[in-house]
Amino acid sequence: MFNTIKGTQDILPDEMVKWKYVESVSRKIFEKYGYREIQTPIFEDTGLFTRGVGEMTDVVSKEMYSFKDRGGRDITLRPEGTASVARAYIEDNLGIEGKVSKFYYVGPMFRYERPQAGRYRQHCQIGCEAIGSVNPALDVELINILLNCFEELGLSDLYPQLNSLGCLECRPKYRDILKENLKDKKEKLCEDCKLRYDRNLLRILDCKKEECGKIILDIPEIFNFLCKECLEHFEKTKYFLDEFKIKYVLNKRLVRGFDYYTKTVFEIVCAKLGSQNAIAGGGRYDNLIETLGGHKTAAAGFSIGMERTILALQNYGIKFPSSLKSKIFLACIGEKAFNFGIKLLAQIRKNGILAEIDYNNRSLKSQMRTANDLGVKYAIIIGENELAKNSVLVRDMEKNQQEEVPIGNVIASVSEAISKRGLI
RNA sequence: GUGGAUGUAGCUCAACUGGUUAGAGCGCAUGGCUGUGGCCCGUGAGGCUGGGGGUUCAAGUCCCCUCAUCCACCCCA
Repeated sequence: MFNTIKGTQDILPDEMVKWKYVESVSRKIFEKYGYREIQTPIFEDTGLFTRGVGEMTDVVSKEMYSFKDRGGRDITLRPEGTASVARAYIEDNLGIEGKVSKFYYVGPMFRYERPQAGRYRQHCQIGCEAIGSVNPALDVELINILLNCFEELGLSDLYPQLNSLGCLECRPKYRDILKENLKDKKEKLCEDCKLRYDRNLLRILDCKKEECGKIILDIPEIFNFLCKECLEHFEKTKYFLDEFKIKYVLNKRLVRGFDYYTKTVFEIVCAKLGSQNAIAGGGRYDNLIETLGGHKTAAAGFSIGMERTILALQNYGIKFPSSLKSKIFLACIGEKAFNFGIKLLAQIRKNGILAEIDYNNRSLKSQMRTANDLGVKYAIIIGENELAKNSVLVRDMEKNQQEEVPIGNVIASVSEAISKRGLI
């Protein structure tokens, strides 16, 4: 017996219906905003991520699925989508001077983490990237798309958390100040934060431990140290959000785990999800393209977690549209009848009607039970008697009535009945 | 990676302090007179009790290891 690898899962047909729903709603909205789909490979040169996402980040330093292929190349299963899109943007020359290029992607990401509800080693992300402008309106457009998606899916009371991380100019300065401030308090920090002090200083702001929370309270906020450009960008972002009447929450502790983020970062959390509660996140990355070898190009993007979104929808009790159901079931009695029925079935399907048949020569009673379970509107019953008379029985399952219909008229009468009831 | 909980039929769960062929509900299959669904009733299939080792006359039950899931941390979607 084989099983799925830890942290991976089969998406069974019932579950797949939900995926398709979330995917199609998102796609529709992304395209409305002018984003076009791009598909990049699932594995890339490891360097793309160490360079793009940042060597010191947790994701890169301890969560990547990396290996050497048979040609000795260093390969990594992508842990996130932005770096690949940026790579494609540069490699395929997708930028047009003075214009914003908009892309969206759907696909699996891989991270070697300890699995938990809402956290898997292979999970699906669906995200947007807008490359080619520093305009804060773009940051707000992305947030707006997210909210549109969730609203359309039925999650209307979600709001984004917002922060600014500054740029390569002002963030290092703030980091120095932070470091200076924490220097003599370092020993009082929790074990994790002691490590973060050297590795990933800003994350200390995000620590949930009480002991650290107290210390963080006295530390100057990043807002006071943003450079003129970043501050202006931040103010304008908030201005646009207000103009769009988008409710948001400032979260000065919001620090994202990838190094490429600059200025705006945002995240949408769902209160009904436990600790893995971020269903979408993103921000601006004005230096990534340049870092990866392109021209300096400002950009921003976000990503939605498919599994978490579906969990959220379920926890809110939101109904998913049901998949298409068969309208007709062919119940055949005996081999002769089946041989005829299978041909009739093909014709019915050719006429665009979903239909099913029993393949196992079961009793009529069993077949009728199946017809009932499938919830079909009509059952067509075919037996020796009917064949002898060149007719079949068409049974209306809801009305509990059946009538004999000449074989030649079956398709017409059935499709008429079905279209009359608006069932196609 | 750290800490904790759990693991019995397809699903949800039961089996007193270790003690016969491990049960129930739902679901599934089938039958209730010759060829008719839903309700009801009968019957049946389906478990090496996650896996491996140990203690014992005897292990679903106790011990160890392992795997998986869940929860929190960490991190993120």
